[in-house]
Amino acid sequence: MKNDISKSERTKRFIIEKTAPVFNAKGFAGTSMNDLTNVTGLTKGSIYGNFENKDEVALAAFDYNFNRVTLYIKDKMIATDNSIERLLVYPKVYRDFLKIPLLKPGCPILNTSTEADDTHPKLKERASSALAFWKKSIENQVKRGIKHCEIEADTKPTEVAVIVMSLIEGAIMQAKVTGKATELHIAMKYLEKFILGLKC
Amino acid sequence: MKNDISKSERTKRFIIEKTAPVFNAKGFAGTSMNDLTNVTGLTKGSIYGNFENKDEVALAAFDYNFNRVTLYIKDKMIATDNSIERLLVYPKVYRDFLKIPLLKPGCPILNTSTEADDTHPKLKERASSALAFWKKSIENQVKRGIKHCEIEADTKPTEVAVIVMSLIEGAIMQAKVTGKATELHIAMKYLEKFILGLKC
DNA sequence: ACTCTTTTATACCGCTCGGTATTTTTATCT
DNA sequence: AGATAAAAATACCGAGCGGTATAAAAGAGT
Repeated sequence: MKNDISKSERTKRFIIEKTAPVFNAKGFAGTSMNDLTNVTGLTKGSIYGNFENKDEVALAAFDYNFNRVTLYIKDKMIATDNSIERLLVYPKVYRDFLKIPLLKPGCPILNTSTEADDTHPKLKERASSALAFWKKSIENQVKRGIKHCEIEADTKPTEVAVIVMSLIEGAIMQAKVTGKATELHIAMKYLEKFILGLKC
Repeated sequence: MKNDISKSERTKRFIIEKTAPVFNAKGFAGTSMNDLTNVTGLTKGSIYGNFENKDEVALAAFDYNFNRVTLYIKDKMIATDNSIERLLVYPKVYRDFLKIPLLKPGCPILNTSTEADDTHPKLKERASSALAFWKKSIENQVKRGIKHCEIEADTKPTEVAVIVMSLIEGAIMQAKVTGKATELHIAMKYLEKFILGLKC
């Protein structure tokens, strides 16, 4: 082999990278194979040579989209050791949601789950897992904060997670449909206050 | 005329009533003309005789869906005169979201906006208007509460509206994708506390 | 450089899509 | 009840859908 990574593996990644934003913006039903060939510059034969069908591309694209957002957040989180500070990354990032190119087409979980819940079981399952992962990660952050005496001991991790996620997702929806950041700013300011209220 | 209402008007309404749940569940791109003929029992010719195209049916269906939810809430609200009590209708209703047949396919605004924001300008506009209407209605309820000395005077109506809506929509998304009501209960319990905290 | 395998492009498949022209049926008015 | 207007059913259209068999091109191993 020339590289450690095979040609097919490279093309596969290339296809995912290029098509992921399209799936996130247009949804599964709204994205056609033609869209995929257009955005990649490849032919249908090439795509079907690397993926079994449209489903497989969509699932891989979702994983990619979710992973990108997760890494983006994680990267900002590990910059500090304080749990409150870490949780504050959420309002800080999502405040400027509309300005961050990566996030512009919207939250992958929100987009995918609202489309797939009644139509596409596999995608729904992915969205569900992603949501569970996110929830767990917030819960762990809270638990960590309690252990480090940064967060009040009687705080319920699950409750915090659900409230944080609800505020973020609900605000994103409003921002996307109005096209304005006002609602996002209001909700994220409140979220900030909420998180600061968890302090010991 | 036999009735005050013409045949075409009756069929139009019939088509809307029957197709509205399908559009809400499957989305615009996910719903085909075939779905519409199946669910109505009518033929394509009949539907196109009453609507210019699929767009027109979808727009009418959205209006119908949104109106149903609005009326459902409004009906419960006017039962009391107290503004706090009225706002508390939201957590009370959406707590059992998954159990209410009318709401089962999800919130029309949430479903429509996440699909249409990057694909269907007309539907996006409807969702946007619906959201603005809802927001205004919450704001007015808060203003009313302030005037009646039921809500603290320094409360910001817009902030309350955005937070209430975010919590509801975010929680619905989670409930729909997990299939469980746990998250909904947590978020709605918190919303209840939030609303009670507005009291004088 | 030659061979063999993998990957990409071409050409095509059956099917369903949204939409329409035309005929048949049904309301509506006198 | 009969004439006329309106609405619904039928049959069809071109286009685009997801998907595939096969040929051409490019990679990889010797």
